[in-house]
Amino acid sequence: MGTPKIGRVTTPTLRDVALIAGVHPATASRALNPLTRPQVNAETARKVLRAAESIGYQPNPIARSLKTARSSTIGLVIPDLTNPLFPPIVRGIEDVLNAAGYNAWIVNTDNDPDREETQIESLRSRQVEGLIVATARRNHPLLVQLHAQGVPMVLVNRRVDGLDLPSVTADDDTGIGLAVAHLVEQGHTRIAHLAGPQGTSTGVSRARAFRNALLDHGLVNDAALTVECGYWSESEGAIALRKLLDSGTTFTAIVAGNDLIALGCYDVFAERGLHCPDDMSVIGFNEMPFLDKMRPPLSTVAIPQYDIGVEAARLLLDTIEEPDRHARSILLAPSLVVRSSTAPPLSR
Amino acid sequence: MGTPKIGRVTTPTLRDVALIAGVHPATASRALNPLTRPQVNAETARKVLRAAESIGYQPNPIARSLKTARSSTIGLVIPDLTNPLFPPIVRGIEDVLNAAGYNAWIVNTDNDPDREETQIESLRSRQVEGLIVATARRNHPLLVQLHAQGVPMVLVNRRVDGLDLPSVTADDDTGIGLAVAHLVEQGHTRIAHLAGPQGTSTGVSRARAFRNALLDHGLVNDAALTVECGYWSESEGAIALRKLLDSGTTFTAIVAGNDLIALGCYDVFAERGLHCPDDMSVIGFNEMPFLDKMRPPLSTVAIPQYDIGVEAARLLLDTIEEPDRHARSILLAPSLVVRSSTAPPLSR
DNA sequence: AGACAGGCCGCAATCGTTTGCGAAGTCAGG
DNA sequence: CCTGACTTCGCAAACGATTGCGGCCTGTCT
Repeated sequence: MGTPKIGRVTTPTLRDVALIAGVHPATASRALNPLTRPQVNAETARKVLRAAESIGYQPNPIARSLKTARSSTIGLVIPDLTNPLFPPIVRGIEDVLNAAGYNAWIVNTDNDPDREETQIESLRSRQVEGLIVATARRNHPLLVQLHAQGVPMVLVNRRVDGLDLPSVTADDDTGIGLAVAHLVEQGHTRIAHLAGPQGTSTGVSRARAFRNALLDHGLVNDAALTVECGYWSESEGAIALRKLLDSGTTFTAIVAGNDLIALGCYDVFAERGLHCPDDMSVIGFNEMPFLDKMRPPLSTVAIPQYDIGVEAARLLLDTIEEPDRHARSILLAPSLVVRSSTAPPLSR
Repeated sequence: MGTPKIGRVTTPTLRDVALIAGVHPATASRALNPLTRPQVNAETARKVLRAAESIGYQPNPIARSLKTARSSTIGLVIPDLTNPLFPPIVRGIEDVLNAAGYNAWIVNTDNDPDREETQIESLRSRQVEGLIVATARRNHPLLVQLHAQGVPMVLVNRRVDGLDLPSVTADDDTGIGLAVAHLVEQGHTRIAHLAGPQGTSTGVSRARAFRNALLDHGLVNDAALTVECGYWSESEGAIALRKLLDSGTTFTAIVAGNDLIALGCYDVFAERGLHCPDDMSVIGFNEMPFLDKMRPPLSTVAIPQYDIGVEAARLLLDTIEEPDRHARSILLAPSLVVRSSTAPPLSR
């Protein structure tokens, strides 16, 4: 009896339990499920439970999924696990999901839309009950299509234009505001922005926040002082900064779209013999690990990464339970972390 | 016809394909599977393929798994995704697995044996066909039990005592040898080792390699100069170094069990007003990301992380195909990366 | 005593696919 | 024309769980 699992061993099935308890498998099923347990006599339920216990019965999630078209699994779509921003978010997601009896299937897309599509297709065919997506671009046909099909879904760190999807993101406005305020407080007046890709909502919202913050402090918004990075990476940050430096505009501080972009600046500083923070201040965004040990330790705006994960998971669970509930989006408050990459500009 | 997936939409099933092609589902199944396709007439096969194409049929992996007791999925057991060592390994694993038509289920154990057990149980009930395990301790009853049950399994970065399991690890002997040789070359004679936990094979093999390397260079092996860290982390590295410093033994260089432990030393340097590398050299192991931007940039021994992943995945696929093949283990060659955390000791 | 309600539980279908078995049909050889 | 060997395909039984439906039994009311 029982069925082979991987390896050479056999696992007990519901039939085995029923046989031992002397009942029909249907009854065993009902006894085992707390929601249907009232339908069976307390005494027989006990017998079934005991039988299940005695042979270490574990329900087969595959058979269950096939029958119920549910899977207690959600899909987690990450652009790149290598980016240290994501692991803590994943951790937050898993913690609340596990507590609710769900599991997460993590997939990497490598920022490749094709790969993303096949990965998501594969998730769906495995009956995932919802998606947490960290790869959203502002214009994202695949996601709007999925949404139109009623796939429960929440976005993290990103939004999609014109689509009312639940999302949880850091509050870029106040985050960038904090960064800019910090720099002007130190006396900087010509501040550059190395913006994230404008194809991502986060890239534009931080860029917009940057412009607004400048205005708030009565600084002119010189368009030449913000340049867009092709991607949220060190190398693209370096490229953008080189471009900016080569353009001849002067500035004494940089607000980077995120920490990786800021770290890319470090490479350029080394190339060009610039000293940070004396010649140039730079501040990042996200508070990824190890920034305190950088040369120099990078000032940044910290976001509650773990909490982003837990909020996202909660939102998704809500959405699964009440599919027609109006989309809520959550903004999490960032905070400033001042280290040594920012300092007053050298008085000439 | 068809069956609801997540959301409000319906996916075509094999029956739909069969209906359109005018054949029995069994025939459709055979036509779709390249291995059984020869059993059906070429012409009907074509019809079936065309029908499947026309409605975008995708086989339901759940139903398939239920029937075949296979899943084209393997489980990936990671102690902590937050450790930057793992993402590149994961990437390597996924790349070869995907190419072979497999998917990977990643689970985090948080270094918690209980959590590990339930996670692995959950993987097995989902019919994973094999396990890649990065959490192995030298004494690991769960793994020996799984192995006894014939679960295909390969270890990465770790081994289990007395168990002949396929594994892929860095060559700790030559890696540590490289590190020690480098320090000796710079004139260090009293070198300390902040060893990884001796409950992990990697911890002991690096510690042993350290002792051997000392002897190779004619240095005395002062047992007081190696202290064990409770875990492979920054904080444990810091604790160990404090202990060592407080013990009063003198030394001018540290070989850390891995990069995180080495970075933990940085914190202690700051506390105690030690300057690295002038007062103290330190070298890590693993070449995790961003080391070049640390203060000071950390010398380390680099291991081919991505390749570790691909070798592990290949080994597992081999094991799945030929379960009784003798276990092979792969040692990957490390290389020295000299940066600025190592320098000749200050002549008094 | 008969009727009816309700509690418990078994029957059997179902989810979508795979696969052993055997039924047709075709063809060639004797 | 019969036999045997092949193709080609359909039938139906799985895989393990869930669930609508209905049957039996007990107990209560009239």
